[in-house]
Amino acid sequence: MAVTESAFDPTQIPEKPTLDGIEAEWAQRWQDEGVYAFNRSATRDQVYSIDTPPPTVSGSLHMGHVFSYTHTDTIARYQRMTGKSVFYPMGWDDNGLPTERRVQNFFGVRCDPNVAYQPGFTPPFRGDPPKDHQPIAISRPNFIELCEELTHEDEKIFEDLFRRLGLSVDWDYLYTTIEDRSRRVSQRAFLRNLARGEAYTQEAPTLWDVDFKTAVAQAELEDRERPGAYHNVAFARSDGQGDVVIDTTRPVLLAACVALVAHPDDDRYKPLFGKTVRTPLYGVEVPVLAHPLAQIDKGTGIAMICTFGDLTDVIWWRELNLPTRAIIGRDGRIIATPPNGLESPSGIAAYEQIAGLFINQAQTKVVEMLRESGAMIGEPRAIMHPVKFFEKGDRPLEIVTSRQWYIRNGGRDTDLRGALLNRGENLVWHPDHMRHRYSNWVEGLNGDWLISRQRYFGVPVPVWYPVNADGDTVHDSPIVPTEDRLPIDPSTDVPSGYTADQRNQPNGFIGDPDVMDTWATSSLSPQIAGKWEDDADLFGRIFPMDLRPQAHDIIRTWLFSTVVRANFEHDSLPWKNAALSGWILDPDRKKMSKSKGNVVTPIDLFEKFGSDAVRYWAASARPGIDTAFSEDQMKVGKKLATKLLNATKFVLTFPQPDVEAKPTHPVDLAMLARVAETVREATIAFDQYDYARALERTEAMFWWFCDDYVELVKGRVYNSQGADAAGSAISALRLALSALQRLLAPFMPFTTETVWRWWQSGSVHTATWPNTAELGPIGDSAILDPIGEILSQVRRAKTDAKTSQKTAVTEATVSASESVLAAFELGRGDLSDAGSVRSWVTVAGAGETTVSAVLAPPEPAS
RNA sequence: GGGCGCUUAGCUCAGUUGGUUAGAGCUCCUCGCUUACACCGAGGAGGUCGGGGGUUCGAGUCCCUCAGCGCCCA
Repeated sequence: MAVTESAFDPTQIPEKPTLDGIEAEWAQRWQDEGVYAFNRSATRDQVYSIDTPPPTVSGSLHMGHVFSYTHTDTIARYQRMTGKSVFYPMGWDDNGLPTERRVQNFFGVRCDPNVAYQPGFTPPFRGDPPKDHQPIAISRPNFIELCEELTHEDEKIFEDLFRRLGLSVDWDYLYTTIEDRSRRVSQRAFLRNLARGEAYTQEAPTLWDVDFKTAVAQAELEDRERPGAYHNVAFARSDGQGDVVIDTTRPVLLAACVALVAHPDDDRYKPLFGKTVRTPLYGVEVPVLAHPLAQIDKGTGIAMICTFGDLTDVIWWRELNLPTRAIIGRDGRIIATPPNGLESPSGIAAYEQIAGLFINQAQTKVVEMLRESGAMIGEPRAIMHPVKFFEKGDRPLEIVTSRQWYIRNGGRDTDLRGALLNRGENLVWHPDHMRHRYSNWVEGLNGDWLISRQRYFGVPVPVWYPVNADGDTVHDSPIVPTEDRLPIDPSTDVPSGYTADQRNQPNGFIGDPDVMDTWATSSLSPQIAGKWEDDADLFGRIFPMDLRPQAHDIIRTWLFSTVVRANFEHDSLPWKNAALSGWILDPDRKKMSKSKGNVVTPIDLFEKFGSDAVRYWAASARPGIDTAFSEDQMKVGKKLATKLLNATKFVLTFPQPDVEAKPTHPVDLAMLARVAETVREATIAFDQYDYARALERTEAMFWWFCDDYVELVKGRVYNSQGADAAGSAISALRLALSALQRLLAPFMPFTTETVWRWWQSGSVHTATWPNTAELGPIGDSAILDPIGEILSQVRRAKTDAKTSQKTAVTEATVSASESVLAAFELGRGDLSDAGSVRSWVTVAGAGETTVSAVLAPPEPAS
């Protein structure tokens, strides 16, 4: 029995109880008492483990965090009260571009893996370097050290906010995504993928951001509508039989053209297949080919294939075995030297006109040259069309050929895709329809997961390559470290069997210069949080985890990539359940945005309404549903908290008459039946992850308890009907209150803890979740509605007479059915007290229940 | 173009295998300082459940269709 009443001292209850300032007090006591400490002696079946999303520390916490983390916390608290040892860690995401930029701007440094590590390095600035300051290049290990220094302050602020919100996190299991342990996990998992053939390196056309100068994965793309223009361009047939006119939005790529393509069934172009044409301006001879991806009804029905204008070009290039004529460099400029095949003097002269220009400048130049040459047919026709962007980028992506690392994800392998789809099927989704987002994404993959990034800050790809006697890098046989060396940085660490002076030398080695995509590390959050391999005992107790809570916009990235890694490494799902939270919307239903300037910070709301009230607002939202920000809901939450305070104070005014006292009165037993029903409903709802329903049922019960039941029996507890009748009511009140406080504990941890400790020992948050058995024998709740209806009608009579509710009724006549009258008799004494009714007359009949009341004259003012 | 979700009172939302006069809170109106609570209580007003069609004894709930809003993916 985890619920034990402490020796109750009524003087412990303040005369005017308040909720002001309770957050800081309880947060400290919970920490001191270890209320949320994970009990790692618990076996897997006794553990409930949560794969918490690590917030990005370079931003700030906003209402969206408060919203979704509250949802998870209610589940964690429920599970803890059912007796589970809850593994609820927190992580900070400090690996990635946003942190990299902040470190640069704060310290006036930049990360350069070619620089040697400098122990005890002091940055030139700590905040606000002057505008003309040139960033100092420092090694990656030094950069990571500065990152940890900078994020430390923010992490403290985040932690304080989450504590103030009342998250029942065990802070002893805190992790960050750039710390040694995370880098070790990330690199170890990668090396195992490599050893099993799940990771591979390949030189291939890759989507490339020219500003960030890095490759970008499919999951990070987005389409944006951009203005463009179709240009009709004439290609001269090599056989002199006239021109072929193509349609293109990117005449700038004419120099990269390797073929023309039309649909195999297109009668207009069938005679041309196998023949050649010459590119305008450059005079390069290219074949006319057939491929089913060419669209008959688009433009002139024949297109030029360039290396590379878009992803369709890549498919054509691959499937038609075409040569490569790259003209776009990684810096977004036209490459200085003409591509292979462009050899005629006039062609070279034309190319020199655009060499070195940015793409849009070159496009203008090419159009101008086409006009002059007469190859432009008519004027460009403006259109809007979707263009691929890096989701964080400002310029359209280009496609360049480069060597990259990939992890297989089913994008090129039907069997693996089927296995991953099957994983999604076996995951329990909350709400269920979110599973479609997953299957849509997996079914639409068109390539493996590109994990290498040409950035400097991040978790390095942990391999080196041999350099042969000619000084060439041998990419086919990477040198890998043993796992006990991890984490390593190939830019500073030396592979075993080599010496440092062999770096970048013939017959020596070279470090892989790239880092891994942040998702390649984040996808291992269960392994990082659970200390995979570093603490196998712990990991065995928490994995696979029970719950992944996250936002629905990162199903394709975080959720999917985590499934991929667990599938390879553990041949299992990483968790049993995934709970997808919705967005916070402005009251006008638009997605909340900082730019609108109306964003309130969480801390202001905590101070204005109290944390429990803010949590109440969050927990009122159905799982996965976008929800309007509403201070009104917080006011309601605050009202509920205040009510709980006062109702508890009232009930505890009446000490338990004696230990053996049990509810016996039919009205009391009926009330307990309703509480039992609420316990059942709330438990079922929580087991289905529907915290909002659990709250709604509990809240409705609690208000009925206060407004109706307490008012009904108030006279009896003041001894109007004798000691036994009072004892029944008092013990029933206390049984119900105990259950209600615990039912509300997941939602209002601060208020419930306050009132619980007035009369119980220990924390409400480690108390047993209420069950129906503890309520003892229960009665027939059906008698409550008729009794309530009669009381309501008595009250209405007083309201209609515009008189006080304490006005006495000299005689009340109840006309009702036999069954209603039977209920009335059971509640007669309480109704007399609650309605100040001096005498009753009953009339049995068939129709509706009606009560007519004769009111006593108002008391003369004294 | 494909997929998913949403549309119920002025506002925010419940409504769980179709079942009696569709519920709650907020807002609004009236009344009441009744010894747990004025950070309160009592009572009341307010909806042809987005439109149309169908199945059924019976539809907010199931089916079809149209419209609007939102998100995801091409």
